[in-house]
Amino acid sequence: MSERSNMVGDLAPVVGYHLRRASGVFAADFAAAMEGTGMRQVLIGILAVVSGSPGINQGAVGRVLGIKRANMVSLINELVDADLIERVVDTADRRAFALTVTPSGATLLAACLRKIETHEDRLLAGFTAAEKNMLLDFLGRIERRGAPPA
Amino acid sequence: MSERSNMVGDLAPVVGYHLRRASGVFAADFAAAMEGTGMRQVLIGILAVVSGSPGINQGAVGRVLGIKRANMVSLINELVDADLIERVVDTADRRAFALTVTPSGATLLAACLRKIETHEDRLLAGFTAAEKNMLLDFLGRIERRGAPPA
DNA sequence: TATTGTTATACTCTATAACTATA
DNA sequence: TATAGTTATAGAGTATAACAATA
Repeated sequence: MSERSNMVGDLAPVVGYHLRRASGVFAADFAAAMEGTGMRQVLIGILAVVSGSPGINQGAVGRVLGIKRANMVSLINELVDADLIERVVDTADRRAFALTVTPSGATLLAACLRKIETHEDRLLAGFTAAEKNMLLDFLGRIERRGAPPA
Repeated sequence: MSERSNMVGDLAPVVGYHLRRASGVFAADFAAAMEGTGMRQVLIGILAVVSGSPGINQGAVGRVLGIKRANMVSLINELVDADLIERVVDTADRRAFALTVTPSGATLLAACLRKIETHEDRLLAGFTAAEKNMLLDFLGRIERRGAPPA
Protein backbone atom coordinates (compact mmCIF):
# COMPACT_ATOMS: atom_id res chain seq x y z
CA MET A 1 0.00 0.00 0.00
CA SER A 2 1.43 3.39 -0.98
CA GLU A 3 1.82 6.25 1.44
CA ARG A 4 -0.96 8.11 -0.33
CA SER A 5 -3.77 5.60 -0.39
CA ASN A 6 -4.88 5.04 3.18
CA MET A 7 -2.47 5.92 5.92
CA VAL A 8 -4.92 8.33 7.49
CA GLY A 9 -6.42 5.72 9.79
CA ASP A 10 -9.16 7.21 11.94
CA LEU A 11 -9.46 10.15 9.56
CA ALA A 12 -10.75 7.99 6.70
CA PRO A 13 -14.46 8.41 7.54
CA VAL A 14 -14.15 12.07 8.58
CA VAL A 15 -15.89 14.25 5.99
CA GLY A 16 -14.35 17.45 7.35
CA TYR A 17 -10.85 16.11 6.77
CA HIS A 18 -11.58 15.16 3.18
CA LEU A 19 -13.35 18.47 2.53
CA ARG A 20 -10.21 20.23 3.70
CA ARG A 21 -7.92 18.17 1.48
CA ALA A 22 -10.17 18.35 -1.57
CA SER A 23 -10.54 22.09 -1.09
CA GLY A 24 -6.75 22.34 -0.97
CA VAL A 25 -6.41 20.43 -4.24
CA PHE A 26 -8.81 22.87 -5.89
CA ALA A 27 -7.06 25.87 -4.38
CA ALA A 28 -3.63 24.77 -5.63
CA ASP A 29 -4.87 24.06 -9.14
CA PHE A 30 -6.85 27.31 -9.10
CA ALA A 31 -3.71 29.27 -8.27
CA ALA A 32 -1.86 27.57 -11.12
CA ALA A 33 -4.74 28.28 -13.51
CA MET A 34 -4.77 31.98 -12.53
CA GLU A 35 -1.06 32.48 -13.05
CA GLY A 36 -0.35 35.73 -14.82
CA THR A 37 -3.74 37.25 -13.98
CA GLY A 38 -2.83 38.37 -10.46
CA MET A 39 -6.16 36.99 -9.29
CA ARG A 40 -6.77 34.83 -6.22
CA GLN A 41 -9.83 32.89 -5.06
CA VAL A 42 -11.10 35.68 -2.79
CA LEU A 43 -10.60 38.43 -5.35
CA ILE A 44 -12.48 36.50 -8.03
CA GLY A 45 -15.24 35.94 -5.49
CA ILE A 46 -15.56 39.64 -4.80
CA LEU A 47 -15.40 40.52 -8.48
CA ALA A 48 -18.14 38.02 -9.28
CA VAL A 49 -20.41 39.25 -6.50
CA VAL A 50 -19.97 42.92 -7.39
CA SER A 51 -20.48 42.05 -11.05
CA GLY A 52 -23.75 40.34 -10.18
CA SER A 53 -24.95 43.14 -7.90
CA PRO A 54 -23.68 46.49 -9.16
CA GLY A 55 -23.81 49.21 -6.50
CA ILE A 56 -23.47 46.72 -3.63
CA ASN A 57 -21.37 47.89 -0.67
CA GLN A 58 -18.38 46.24 1.03
CA GLY A 59 -20.24 44.93 4.02
CA ALA A 60 -22.84 43.19 1.89
CA VAL A 61 -20.17 41.59 -0.30
CA GLY A 62 -18.46 40.35 2.84
CA ARG A 63 -21.68 38.87 4.19
CA VAL A 64 -22.31 37.02 0.93
CA LEU A 65 -18.80 35.59 0.80
CA GLY A 66 -18.18 35.11 4.51
CA ILE A 67 -15.47 37.76 4.70
CA LYS A 68 -15.27 40.03 7.75
CA ARG A 69 -15.71 43.78 7.24
CA ALA A 70 -12.22 44.45 8.55
CA ASN A 71 -10.70 42.09 6.02
CA MET A 72 -12.70 43.50 3.13
CA VAL A 73 -10.88 46.83 3.30
CA SER A 74 -7.51 45.80 1.90
CA LEU A 75 -9.11 43.41 -0.58
CA ILE A 76 -11.27 46.18 -2.04
CA ASN A 77 -8.22 48.46 -2.04
CA GLU A 78 -6.34 45.89 -4.12
CA LEU A 79 -9.15 45.69 -6.65
CA VAL A 80 -9.57 49.48 -6.82
CA ASP A 81 -5.81 50.01 -7.18
CA ALA A 82 -5.81 47.48 -10.03
CA ASP A 83 -8.68 49.40 -11.67
CA LEU A 84 -10.93 46.34 -11.57
CA ILE A 85 -13.69 47.82 -9.42
CA GLU A 86 -14.84 51.38 -8.84
CA ARG A 87 -15.78 52.70 -5.40
CA VAL A 88 -18.01 55.78 -5.14
CA VAL A 89 -19.80 57.18 -2.11
CA ASP A 90 -23.37 55.89 -2.02
CA THR A 91 -25.59 58.97 -2.31
CA ALA A 92 -28.40 57.20 -0.44
CA ASP A 93 -26.15 56.22 2.52
CA ARG A 94 -23.07 58.36 2.82
CA ARG A 95 -21.38 55.88 5.18
CA ALA A 96 -21.18 53.31 2.40
CA PHE A 97 -19.42 52.90 -0.92
CA ALA A 98 -21.27 51.71 -4.00
CA LEU A 99 -19.08 49.21 -5.81
CA THR A 100 -19.16 48.51 -9.53
CA VAL A 101 -16.93 46.50 -11.85
CA THR A 102 -14.89 48.61 -14.27
CA PRO A 103 -14.68 47.68 -17.97
CA SER A 104 -11.23 46.14 -17.43
CA GLY A 105 -12.60 44.34 -14.38
CA ALA A 106 -15.38 42.87 -16.46
CA THR A 107 -12.92 41.79 -19.14
CA LEU A 108 -10.60 40.18 -16.62
CA LEU A 109 -13.46 38.46 -14.79
CA ALA A 110 -14.73 36.97 -18.05
CA ALA A 111 -11.24 35.75 -18.95
CA CYS A 112 -10.76 34.24 -15.48
CA LEU A 113 -14.15 32.52 -15.58
CA ARG A 114 -13.10 30.82 -18.81
CA LYS A 115 -9.85 29.66 -17.19
CA ILE A 116 -11.80 28.49 -14.15
CA GLU A 117 -14.09 26.43 -16.35
CA THR A 118 -11.07 24.63 -17.82
CA HIS A 119 -9.55 24.16 -14.37
CA GLU A 120 -12.79 22.74 -12.97
CA ASP A 121 -13.26 20.42 -15.93
CA ARG A 122 -9.72 19.11 -15.42
CA LEU A 123 -10.24 18.31 -11.74
CA LEU A 124 -13.72 16.89 -12.30
CA ALA A 125 -12.78 14.90 -15.40
CA GLY A 126 -13.92 11.65 -13.78
CA PHE A 127 -17.33 13.04 -12.83
CA THR A 128 -20.53 12.61 -14.78
CA ALA A 129 -22.81 15.65 -15.03
CA ALA A 130 -25.15 13.98 -12.55
CA GLU A 131 -22.31 13.36 -10.08
CA LYS A 132 -21.14 16.96 -10.35
CA ASN A 133 -24.68 18.17 -9.68
CA MET A 134 -24.94 15.87 -6.68
CA LEU A 135 -21.65 17.20 -5.35
CA LEU A 136 -22.84 20.79 -5.76
CA ASP A 137 -26.07 19.88 -3.97
CA PHE A 138 -24.20 18.24 -1.08
CA LEU A 139 -21.85 21.19 -0.68
CA GLY A 140 -24.74 23.65 -0.81
CA ARG A 141 -26.53 21.77 1.94
CA ILE A 142 -23.39 21.92 4.09
CA GLU A 143 -22.91 25.64 3.43
CA ARG A 144 -26.44 26.36 4.61
CA ARG A 145 -25.67 24.71 7.95
CA GLY A 146 -22.95 27.26 8.65
CA ALA A 147 -23.43 30.00 11.22
CA PRO A 148 -24.90 33.11 9.60
CA PRO A 149 -22.14 35.66 8.91
CA ALA A 150 -21.64 38.25 11.65
CA MET B 1 -34.33 36.71 -1.93
CA SER B 2 -32.09 36.87 1.12
CA GLU B 3 -28.44 37.83 0.96
CA ARG B 4 -27.45 34.27 1.72
CA SER B 5 -29.35 32.31 -0.90
CA ASN B 6 -27.89 33.17 -4.26
CA MET B 7 -26.02 36.41 -4.55
CA VAL B 8 -22.87 34.67 -5.76
CA GLY B 9 -23.85 34.95 -9.43
CA ASP B 10 -21.17 33.42 -11.63
CA LEU B 11 -19.80 31.49 -8.67
CA ALA B 12 -22.91 29.35 -8.33
CA PRO B 13 -21.72 26.51 -10.60
CA VAL B 14 -18.08 26.66 -9.40
CA VAL B 15 -17.31 23.54 -7.37
CA GLY B 16 -14.05 24.98 -6.02
CA TYR B 17 -15.91 27.91 -4.50
CA HIS B 18 -18.44 25.70 -2.74
CA LEU B 19 -15.71 23.30 -1.56
CA ARG B 20 -13.99 26.29 0.02
CA ARG B 21 -17.14 27.49 1.76
CA ALA B 22 -18.25 24.05 2.91
CA SER B 23 -14.76 23.34 4.20
CA GLY B 24 -14.93 26.61 6.11
CA VAL B 25 -18.24 25.65 7.70
CA PHE B 26 -16.72 22.37 8.88
CA ALA B 27 -13.58 24.10 10.12
CA ALA B 28 -15.54 26.63 12.19
CA ASP B 29 -17.77 23.99 13.74
CA PHE B 30 -14.75 21.75 14.30
CA ALA B 31 -13.01 24.52 16.22
CA ALA B 32 -16.11 25.03 18.36
CA ALA B 33 -16.36 21.28 19.00
CA MET B 34 -12.71 21.10 20.08
CA GLU B 35 -12.99 23.96 22.54
CA GLY B 36 -11.17 23.17 25.75
CA THR B 37 -9.06 20.42 24.20
CA GLY B 38 -6.43 22.69 22.68
CA MET B 39 -6.62 20.64 19.50
CA ARG B 40 -6.84 21.96 15.94
CA GLN B 41 -7.57 20.22 12.65
CA VAL B 42 -3.91 19.75 11.75
CA LEU B 43 -2.92 18.47 15.18
CA ILE B 44 -5.70 15.88 15.20
CA GLY B 45 -4.59 14.81 11.73
CA ILE B 46 -1.04 14.25 12.90
CA LEU B 47 -2.16 12.47 16.05
CA ALA B 48 -4.41 10.14 14.03
CA VAL B 49 -1.68 9.31 11.51
CA VAL B 50 0.95 8.64 14.17
CA SER B 51 -1.59 6.60 16.10
CA GLY B 52 -2.23 4.47 13.02
CA SER B 53 1.46 4.07 12.16
CA PRO B 54 3.53 3.98 15.33
CA GLY B 55 7.22 4.67 14.71
CA ILE B 56 6.51 6.77 11.60
CA ASN B 57 8.76 9.80 11.13
CA GLN B 58 7.86 13.46 10.60
CA GLY B 59 8.49 13.53 6.88
CA ALA B 60 6.21 10.59 6.25
CA VAL B 61 3.43 12.11 8.34
CA GLY B 62 3.79 15.31 6.34
CA ARG B 63 3.57 13.45 3.03
CA VAL B 64 0.41 11.65 4.16
CA LEU B 65 -1.27 14.86 5.29
CA GLY B 66 0.13 17.26 2.72
CA ILE B 67 2.18 19.24 5.23
CA LYS B 68 5.65 20.48 4.28
CA ARG B 69 8.64 19.22 6.30
CA ALA B 70 9.47 22.74 7.42
CA ASN B 71 5.99 23.23 8.81
CA MET B 72 5.96 19.88 10.57
CA VAL B 73 8.66 20.95 13.00
CA SER B 74 6.70 23.34 15.18
CA LEU B 75 3.57 21.19 14.97
CA ILE B 76 5.45 18.15 16.28
CA ASN B 77 7.04 20.37 18.93
CA GLU B 78 3.59 21.43 20.07
CA LEU B 79 2.46 17.83 20.40
CA VAL B 80 5.64 16.74 22.17
CA ASP B 81 5.49 19.71 24.54
CA ALA B 82 1.89 18.78 25.35
CA ASP B 83 3.03 15.19 26.05
CA LEU B 84 0.73 13.84 23.34
CA ILE B 85 3.40 12.23 21.17
CA GLU B 86 6.85 10.91 21.93
CA ARG B 87 9.83 11.53 19.66
CA VAL B 88 12.84 9.21 19.89
CA VAL B 89 15.80 8.90 17.53
CA ASP B 90 15.18 6.10 15.04
CA THR B 91 17.90 3.52 15.70
CA ALA B 92 17.71 2.32 12.08
CA ASP B 93 18.16 5.83 10.62
CA ARG B 94 19.68 8.28 13.03
CA ARG B 95 18.60 11.28 10.94
CA ALA B 96 14.97 10.52 11.71
CA PHE B 97 12.70 10.51 14.73
CA ALA B 98 10.34 7.65 15.43
CA LEU B 99 7.01 9.09 16.56
CA THR B 100 4.53 7.36 18.84
CA VAL B 101 1.40 8.50 20.63
CA THR B 102 1.74 8.72 24.42
CA PRO B 103 -0.96 7.29 26.71
CA SER B 104 -2.38 10.77 27.29
CA GLY B 105 -2.20 11.38 23.55
CA ALA B 106 -4.23 8.23 22.93
CA THR B 107 -6.78 9.25 25.55
CA LEU B 108 -7.12 12.74 24.10
CA LEU B 109 -7.35 11.45 20.53
CA ALA B 110 -10.12 9.05 21.49
CA ALA B 111 -12.00 11.83 23.29
CA CYS B 112 -11.59 14.15 20.30
CA LEU B 113 -12.72 11.49 17.84
CA ARG B 114 -15.92 11.12 19.84
CA LYS B 115 -16.46 14.88 19.74
CA ILE B 116 -15.71 14.87 16.02
CA GLU B 117 -18.31 12.19 15.43
CA THR B 118 -20.94 14.39 17.11
CA HIS B 119 -19.79 17.43 15.19
CA GLU B 120 -19.92 15.57 11.86
CA ASP B 121 -23.34 14.12 12.62
CA ARG B 122 -24.60 17.62 13.39
CA LEU B 123 -23.38 19.09 10.10
CA LEU B 124 -24.48 16.07 8.07
CA ALA B 125 -27.84 15.71 9.79
CA GLY B 126 -29.68 16.05 6.49
CA PHE B 127 -27.63 13.36 4.76
CA THR B 128 -28.61 9.74 4.36
CA ALA B 129 -25.85 7.14 4.86
CA ALA B 130 -25.77 6.62 1.09
CA GLU B 131 -25.39 10.34 0.47
CA LYS B 132 -22.58 10.63 2.99
CA ASN B 133 -20.79 7.72 1.33
CA MET B 134 -21.22 9.34 -2.07
CA LEU B 135 -19.81 12.59 -0.72
CA LEU B 136 -16.79 10.75 0.73
CA ASP B 137 -16.30 9.01 -2.62
CA PHE B 138 -16.47 12.29 -4.54
CA LEU B 139 -14.01 14.00 -2.22
CA GLY B 140 -11.62 11.04 -2.38
CA ARG B 141 -11.66 11.17 -6.16
CA ILE B 142 -10.82 14.88 -6.05
CA GLU B 143 -8.02 14.34 -3.53
CA ARG B 144 -6.41 11.77 -5.80
CA ARG B 145 -6.22 14.34 -8.60
CA GLY B 146 -3.99 16.57 -6.51
CA ALA B 147 -0.28 16.94 -7.19
CA PRO B 148 1.71 14.35 -5.25
CA PRO B 149 3.22 15.89 -2.10
CA ALA B 150 6.72 17.24 -2.47
C1' DT C 1 -28.01 52.87 19.29
C1' DA C 2 -26.74 50.53 15.16
C1' DT C 3 -24.15 50.31 10.98
C1' DT C 4 -20.22 51.38 7.34
C1' DG C 5 -15.82 51.55 6.78
C1' DT C 6 -11.30 51.76 8.94
C1' DT C 7 -6.94 50.78 11.63
C1' DA C 8 -4.24 47.91 14.37
C1' DT C 9 -3.07 43.53 15.65
C1' DA C 10 -2.45 38.59 16.13
C1' DC C 11 -2.69 33.75 15.01
C1' DT C 12 -2.71 29.99 11.83
C1' DC C 13 -1.59 27.87 7.52
C1' DT C 14 1.29 27.60 3.75
C1' DA C 15 5.51 28.28 0.97
C1' DT C 16 10.62 28.76 -0.16
C1' DA C 17 15.49 28.86 0.68
C1' DA C 18 19.45 27.54 3.12
C1' DC C 19 21.59 24.97 6.67
C1' DT C 20 23.18 20.28 9.61
C1' DA C 21 23.63 15.62 10.15
C1' DT C 22 23.21 11.50 8.60
C1' DA C 23 22.68 7.97 4.76
C1' DT D 1 24.07 12.93 -3.85
C1' DA D 2 19.98 12.38 -1.47
C1' DT D 3 17.19 12.51 2.68
C1' DA D 4 15.50 13.90 7.74
C1' DG D 5 15.07 17.49 10.37
C1' DT D 6 15.75 22.45 11.27
C1' DT D 7 15.73 27.61 11.02
C1' DA D 8 14.30 31.83 9.18
C1' DT D 9 11.14 34.27 6.70
C1' DA D 10 7.23 35.79 4.03
C1' DG D 11 2.49 35.84 2.18
C1' DA D 12 -2.20 34.92 2.65
C1' DG D 13 -6.53 33.99 5.29
C1' DT D 14 -9.00 34.84 9.27
C1' DA D 15 -10.19 36.73 13.92
C1' DT D 16 -11.11 40.56 17.52
C1' DA D 17 -11.23 45.17 19.45
C1' DA D 18 -11.70 49.96 19.06
C1' DC D 19 -12.57 54.17 16.50
C1' DA D 20 -14.93 57.96 13.24
C1' DA D 21 -18.67 59.19 10.39
C1' DT D 22 -23.27 58.55 9.36
C1' DA D 23 -27.87 56.60 9.95
